Amino acid sequence: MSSDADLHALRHSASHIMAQAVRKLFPNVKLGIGPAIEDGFYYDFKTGTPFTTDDLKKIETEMKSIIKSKEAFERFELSYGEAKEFLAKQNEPLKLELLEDHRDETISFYRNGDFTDLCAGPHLEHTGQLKAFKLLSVAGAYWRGDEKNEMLQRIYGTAFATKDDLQAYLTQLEEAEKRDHRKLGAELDLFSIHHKEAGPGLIYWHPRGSIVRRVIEDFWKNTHEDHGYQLVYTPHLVKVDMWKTSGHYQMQYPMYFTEIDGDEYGVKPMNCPGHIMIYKTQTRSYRDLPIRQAEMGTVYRHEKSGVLHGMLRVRGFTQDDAHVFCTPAQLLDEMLGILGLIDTILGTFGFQYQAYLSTRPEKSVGSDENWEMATNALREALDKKGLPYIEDPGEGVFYGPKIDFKIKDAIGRTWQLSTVQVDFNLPERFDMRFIDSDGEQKHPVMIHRAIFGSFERFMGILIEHFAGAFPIWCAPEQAIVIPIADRHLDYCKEVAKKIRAAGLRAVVDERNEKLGYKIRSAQKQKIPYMLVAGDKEVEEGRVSVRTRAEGDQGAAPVQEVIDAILAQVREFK
RNA sequence: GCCAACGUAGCUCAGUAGGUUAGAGCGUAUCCUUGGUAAGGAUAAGGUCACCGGUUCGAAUCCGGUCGUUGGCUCCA
Repeated sequence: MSSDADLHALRHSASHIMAQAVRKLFPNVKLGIGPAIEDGFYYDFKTGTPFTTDDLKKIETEMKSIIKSKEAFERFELSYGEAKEFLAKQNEPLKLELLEDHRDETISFYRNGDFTDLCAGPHLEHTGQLKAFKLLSVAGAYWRGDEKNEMLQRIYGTAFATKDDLQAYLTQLEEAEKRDHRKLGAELDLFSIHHKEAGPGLIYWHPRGSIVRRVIEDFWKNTHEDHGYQLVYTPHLVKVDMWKTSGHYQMQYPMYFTEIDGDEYGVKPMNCPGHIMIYKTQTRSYRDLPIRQAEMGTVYRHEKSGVLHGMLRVRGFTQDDAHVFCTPAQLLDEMLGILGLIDTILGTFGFQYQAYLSTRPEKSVGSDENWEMATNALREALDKKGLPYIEDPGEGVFYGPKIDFKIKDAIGRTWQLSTVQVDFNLPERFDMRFIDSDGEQKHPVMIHRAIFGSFERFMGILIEHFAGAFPIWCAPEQAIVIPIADRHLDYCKEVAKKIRAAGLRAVVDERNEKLGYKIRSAQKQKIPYMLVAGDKEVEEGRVSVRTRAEGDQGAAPVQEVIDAILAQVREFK
């Protein structure tokens, strides 16, 4: 029954009812727009004094009384002229502005009780059908989404068909809050940000977070070398001449600049020009191609202060970047290779993903033939891999088509992660060449690609996805050895030493506390294996095994436990 | 960058009609305790109440500014 369309109508009606309530409580507000959105609805208002949280409660109460009176939603139509007159009379300047986009159309309105709004619909039959809603937050929003326009006050709310659905949604919000990587990052001692002393948007990786990162980096490097990539390093500081050649300087890319010996330098916001420098050190033959260069390149971008968010949106971050330089004829094979690599790496973390193909935008560089050739190669690669994809027409970058990948995390949120972009622009700007089999000099095709996007962002996503309980293979500590009393400490140290000798990560809880306390503490740290040793275990050369997920598993010989953990690590469990 | 809310110990939070030495829990340190699967006990240390300025006899509390955080908007090659 409650299809997407029904839910949409429900929420849209909720936004009308909210606007009606706001109108009643604050007669001077002017109406902006009020659509249904993915998780609810909002309405924008022009008002002299911003709304407060207390106002939300009052508005909710008012809404409930409108719902109680079961006002019917009635549709009626006016000509453009009549509509204009009507809205002028209502004194709704913003609505009048919207009307201008519909000059040659019949204009539809919806009326319920004393409230009438310019609206395409559809709506509920009457206000009494809104059973479950909640107002969530107040925010500023530019009129018509343009930062040059004035800022309106937006109220967000959500509505569902049933109270249970609403409650489930609110519970999910709470669950997301519990998993917040900023909270878990501090609790699990993974990273910190020192906004005041060291600057916002810059991440400090603690020892425990660094282990996770290092293990993933090693995996990433090995996998790339297996796939024919060469690892490189390039400088962070580059003279602006290079950013002028790349075009970033002219387009005022948000970079950091400094002056050295009278020359202007920029901190790199991306790695591609560096890789191009390496390419250009030799005359390349078609026989040398494809060249695949990979770098975990740390870049800095001057992001606006308001967009910074934990590890997910920062000013300094490390891209798992790579560039492939190839001939047009090699493009398909290279794309196939990249799609396979993405599948391997994302699959290791257990992520399902969805591909999106973005085609040529209105403003673009490059010839028609190139765009067609590249777009076809991307399509063909996706088809050959049997990868279903959604096409985003016109959403490509100005320099070439791209494929993006979005993953779904443990609580159903989607994150844009990997991206693969064909580039016709930079090879020309940097005059990159190779000598083809016909003896002619040609520009290679360049592919930019990142799988995690950035380590910082990926780490943030991983923390939230796993709720801090990292898979055994990349967990900061794989095992903690817990003595029951002080006299078992030496034995526990021996056990930890053996585990480490096997290439695993283990620590000993040496604190003078009871077993229950240490278990609780290890459990909170989400350590996969807790190995307990008392008199019995010492005597038998065993440890009692407790896993963070399954609890007490009983005693086992130390070597057996080590083998079991090793087996899981090998399988990236 | 824009709109709004917020900023008290390492963490989570009390504390305002402006009035001596600003509180609690967790965590930390020391001592007692040597305990068998999610918190044993005692004592102690720890705060320029974000910062700067103003109002006042007196400011954590009121006002202004700055910085930062949060939720949005814009942006996100």
